[in-house]
Amino acid sequence: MSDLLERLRTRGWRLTAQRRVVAQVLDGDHVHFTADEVHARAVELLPEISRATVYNTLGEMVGLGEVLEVSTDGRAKRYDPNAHHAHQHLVCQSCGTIRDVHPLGDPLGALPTAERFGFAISGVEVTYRGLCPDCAAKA
Amino acid sequence: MSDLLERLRTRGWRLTAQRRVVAQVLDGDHVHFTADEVHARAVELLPEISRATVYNTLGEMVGLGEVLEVSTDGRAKRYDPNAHHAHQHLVCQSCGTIRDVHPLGDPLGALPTAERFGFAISGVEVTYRGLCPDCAAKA
DNA sequence: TGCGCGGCCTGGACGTGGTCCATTTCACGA
DNA sequence: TCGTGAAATGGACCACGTCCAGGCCGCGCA
Repeated sequence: MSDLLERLRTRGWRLTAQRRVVAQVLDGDHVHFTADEVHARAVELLPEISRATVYNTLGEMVGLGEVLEVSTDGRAKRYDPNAHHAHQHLVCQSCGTIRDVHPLGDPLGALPTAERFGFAISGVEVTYRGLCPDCAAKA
Repeated sequence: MSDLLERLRTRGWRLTAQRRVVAQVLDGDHVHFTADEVHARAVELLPEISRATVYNTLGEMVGLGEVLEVSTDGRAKRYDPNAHHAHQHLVCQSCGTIRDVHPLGDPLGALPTAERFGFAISGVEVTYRGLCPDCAAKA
């Protein structure tokens, strides 16, 4: 799991207990926690960590490109540590579950030059919405 | 502009001054106001309209499929009256400007069955991000 | 046209997610 | 081990959105 911490340290990041804990919470695949969920889990490992620190740390990780920020529902932002493999998200409209998915083709290429209006395009996000099998069964 | 109001009335919507004003504010192409922007403009036409009413009315229009809700920045949701022509959004990362764009192909079709994990997929949103010509020139 | 009723509007309290800031703490190079 | 400046704290504050009790009023009906 220390890949993330290792990369950050070589970029001059000061290694504090708090940052270690946040990185540890974000460890793993298919993790899409909100900031408050990260905080709640961090508190179990380091009871005195403050909410502001979690927000700061997440913000820095995003700035360094090590974590992706996704806002799939207009409510709390979620943090996705899987920043080094291009992927998109599939969200259940009922329970909010998020899955990483890999569509075919390059969505960036689908936008013709005439439709770019002179913008320098740097990225694209695709969010599929639907009902997960569990919620579909309940409905 | 009364297309929207007309459609709503034939669905049993009660026509009040407040609803008329909200519909009027949303009239036009390439409009992507936040709820507070809608409220600010509505107040100019009907000074005593309340914020709660604007939120309620926008929510109802979204529920009826006449207006799209888009949250491109994790901050305030924006309301897009162009709900009857499929389109995606191009957002300037610096100033927040939004343009409607029309990519080639069907983004839904790009997701293989094996990547759908049993979800009943009902829609897809694509957001392109970049710098608009004005902000690129300033940078 | 006038009446009545049920849906609509109001305004203010409340909730959640997020930011800010003065002060204290502490990681790390010398 | 020490000094320094970056990082952490925690509590106030802000933005966006929701809720609710009470009053208002659009619209169908006579």
